[in-house]
Amino acid sequence: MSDRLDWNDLRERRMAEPGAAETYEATRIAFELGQEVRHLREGHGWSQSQLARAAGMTQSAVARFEAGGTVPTLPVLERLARALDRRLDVRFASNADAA
Amino acid sequence: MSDRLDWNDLRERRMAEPGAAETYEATRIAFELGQEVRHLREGHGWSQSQLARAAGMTQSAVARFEAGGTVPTLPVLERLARALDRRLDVRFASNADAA
DNA sequence: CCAACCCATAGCATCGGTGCTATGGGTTGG
DNA sequence: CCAACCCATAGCACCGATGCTATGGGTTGG
Repeated sequence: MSDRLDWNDLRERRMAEPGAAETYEATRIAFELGQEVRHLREGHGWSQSQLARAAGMTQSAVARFEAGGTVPTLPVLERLARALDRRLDVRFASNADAA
Repeated sequence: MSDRLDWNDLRERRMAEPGAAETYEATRIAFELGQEVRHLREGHGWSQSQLARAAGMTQSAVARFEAGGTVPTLPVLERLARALDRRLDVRFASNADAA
């Protein structure tokens, strides 16, 4: 049942470490990106293996990422975006901007 | 005068490696983020040392990042965003969206 | 001329993400 | 019942980003 772990699990896990108050946000972003990739992938009707091949990675890497197991790097995000026919968008938004 | 190195320098450097066609984009993003941080920092009237302290890193790390010397990780971007009173925004945008 | 900043860069240790292989449990379809 | 998928996870090697200290050159102000 530790299948789809949810956000609170990850939060507890990461917040236990020292100086994690900032990494916390990065972990949240990673988690959300994982969710989004899963949705996009399923929208394409692809398996993790198929996405992995399209993005130049392995099924295990896709699974790890979708589960929020790691905070992904920009190159990986870029490759996933390409495979899913998206554009990776990273920017410093004004704090007033809507989510 | 290898002071402010420009984008073409970095491009040549990175594209020389194999399988760099995707990492290329990530490098471009890193470069642009570096520029933006520099602008934001200067907008605040801060030195690299001041920003470094606010973001929990060292002056050398800030310099390296602003120069595009590395592709930054999400935790680092998050800390910089906070220090600069911004919100880090990462998403998979539709390819049709404007830049 | 010297002190105090600015920034760029080098060298090194460490940490963590990625790539890889292999496994295991679940489900479906023959 | 078995084959062929699905996905999650572990263990490992490797690479690269980060953190750190220490420079060095440039500029400014005394």
